[in-house]
Amino acid sequence: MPELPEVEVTRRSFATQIAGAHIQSLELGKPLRWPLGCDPAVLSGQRVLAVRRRGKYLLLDLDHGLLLLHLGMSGSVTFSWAPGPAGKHDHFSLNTSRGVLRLNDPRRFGAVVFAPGEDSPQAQKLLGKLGVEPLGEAFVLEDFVRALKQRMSPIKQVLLAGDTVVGVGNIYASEALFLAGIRPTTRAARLSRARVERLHGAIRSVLARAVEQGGSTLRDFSNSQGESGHFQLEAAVYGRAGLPCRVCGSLVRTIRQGQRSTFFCPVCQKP
DNA sequence: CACGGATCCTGATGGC
DNA sequence: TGCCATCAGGATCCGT
Repeated sequence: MPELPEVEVTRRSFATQIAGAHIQSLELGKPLRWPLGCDPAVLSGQRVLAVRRRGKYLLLDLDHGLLLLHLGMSGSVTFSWAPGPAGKHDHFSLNTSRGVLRLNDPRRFGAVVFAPGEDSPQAQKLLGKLGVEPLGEAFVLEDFVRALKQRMSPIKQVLLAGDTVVGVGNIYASEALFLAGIRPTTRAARLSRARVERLHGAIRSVLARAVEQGGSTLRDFSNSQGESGHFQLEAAVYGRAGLPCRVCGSLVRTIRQGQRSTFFCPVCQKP
C-alpha cells in the first residue's frame, strides 16, 4: 500500500502521540525482509524522540540510534492504547508508555531495522542511494532535467527506481505521467526540457494532493488510527483500464513495464 | 555501470 | 466447492 503519500499519512497519524514515549518491550512475529539488527534489550528503556520520513521509510529517532520502518507492498502501521493480541500478520510490536506501535504485513516485504545512527553503515545501506524528496525544496528542476538526460530507460521505470526522486510508486507514477501528458514508455533522456518541467510539477502536485486525501486505499490501506484514504476515487488512470479517460473519453490502456502494470491514456499522453 | 528480469511472500479474485 | 493461474501499493540481487 505504501508510496510516499501513504507513508507520510501514516507518519502524521502517530508521530505526535508517540513522541516522548518510553519503549518497554517488543514482540516479533515471523521474519520480515531483514533482521532487526540488534538485541531487543537495546531498545528497552529508550525514548522515541520523533518520527520522520525519508522516501518510503519511517525513521523513529531514539535516544541512541533509530528504527527504520518500511511497509513493503502490504504493510500498515497501527498505534493504539489497548490493542488486542497480536494477529497473524502482526510481525513487529513496540510496547511503549504511550501505546503499542504495530507493523501488520501479510506479505512480509516490509522491514524494521535498528541503526546506531543515520550515518551508520546499517542506515546508509538502506538510505544511501535514495533520490531527492519530491515535496522538498531540494527537488530542483535543473537537477531533474540533468538527471533524466542520463537515463535511457522508459520514464515510468526511472521514476519507480527511486534513485532520482523518491516516493513515486506504481500508482503515482501513472498518475503523474498522465498529468504531464507523457507516455510512460518514453525514454527519459528523450524528454524535452518543457516536458520534464511539466513532469516535475505533476509529481509534486499529485503527491501533495494524495497526502491531502489521506493516501490511496485500494484494498486495505489505513493510517495508524485505522482511517482509509480517498485519493483512489480521483485517480485519472490508475486501475481504470478500459474506462473512458476523464479528459478526452478515449479508453485507458494498460501495459506491463518491468513486471508492473502501467495505465495511460493513448491520446492525452504523447510518446 | 546501466539495464531488465527473477525473486521474496500471502491473499484476493476470476475462470473452469 | 475446489483447483489453478494471475495479480497486488516494493526494492534488492544477479546476469548481461
